[in-house]
Amino acid sequence: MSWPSGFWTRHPATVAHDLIGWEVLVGGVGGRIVEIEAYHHEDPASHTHSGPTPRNAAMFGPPAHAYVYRSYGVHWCLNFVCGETPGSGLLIRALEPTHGLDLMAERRGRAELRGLCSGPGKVCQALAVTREHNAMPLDRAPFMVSPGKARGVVAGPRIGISKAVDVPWRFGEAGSTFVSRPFPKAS
DNA sequence: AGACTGATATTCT
DNA sequence: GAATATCAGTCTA
Repeated sequence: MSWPSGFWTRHPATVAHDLIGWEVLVGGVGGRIVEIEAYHHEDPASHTHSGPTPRNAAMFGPPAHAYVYRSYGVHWCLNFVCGETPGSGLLIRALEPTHGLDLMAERRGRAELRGLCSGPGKVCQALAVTREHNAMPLDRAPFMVSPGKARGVVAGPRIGISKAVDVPWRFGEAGSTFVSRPFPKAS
């Protein structure tokens, strides 16, 4: 597998936009990216805004690696490290399930496709992503990240934050029914 | 459908 | 002690 040269070393919002429609597999299980959020080092809403900590250390490591953290003490959330400078990354918020549907349904405890990966915590539960995956490279097993195509890309404000709420760095595939929440209607 | 609540790691004040 | 890049359950209507 190979990525376009310099793909990950650009502004996180640009990378997030381009990743919509790509395929993400962990241990052969996963689907197409239909929703992503970008977090920049100098963005007040980012975990990295106040510098490195034990938790966010992976975000200051090399691009094209994973950053996995515990959310609300309960869920895992999967991020891709990217950017021109250290400390930026992308939160994988939703997938359209394509591979390992039975396994995902079993891990999630429910079978409806629409609810399998429609949220960052759900994605990690369905793909069995945990702390063990933190700081792992995305170009080697168990990860597989391969280019794909989106029908169209829409953007909107990010979800669940209280700072920089108007920065439109949430990206999704136009018309997808697998997103965690609908995007603001265009026009 | 919408509002509220519990779970509870990590960071910041 | 308070807030948080969340989710599922349960209640009210």
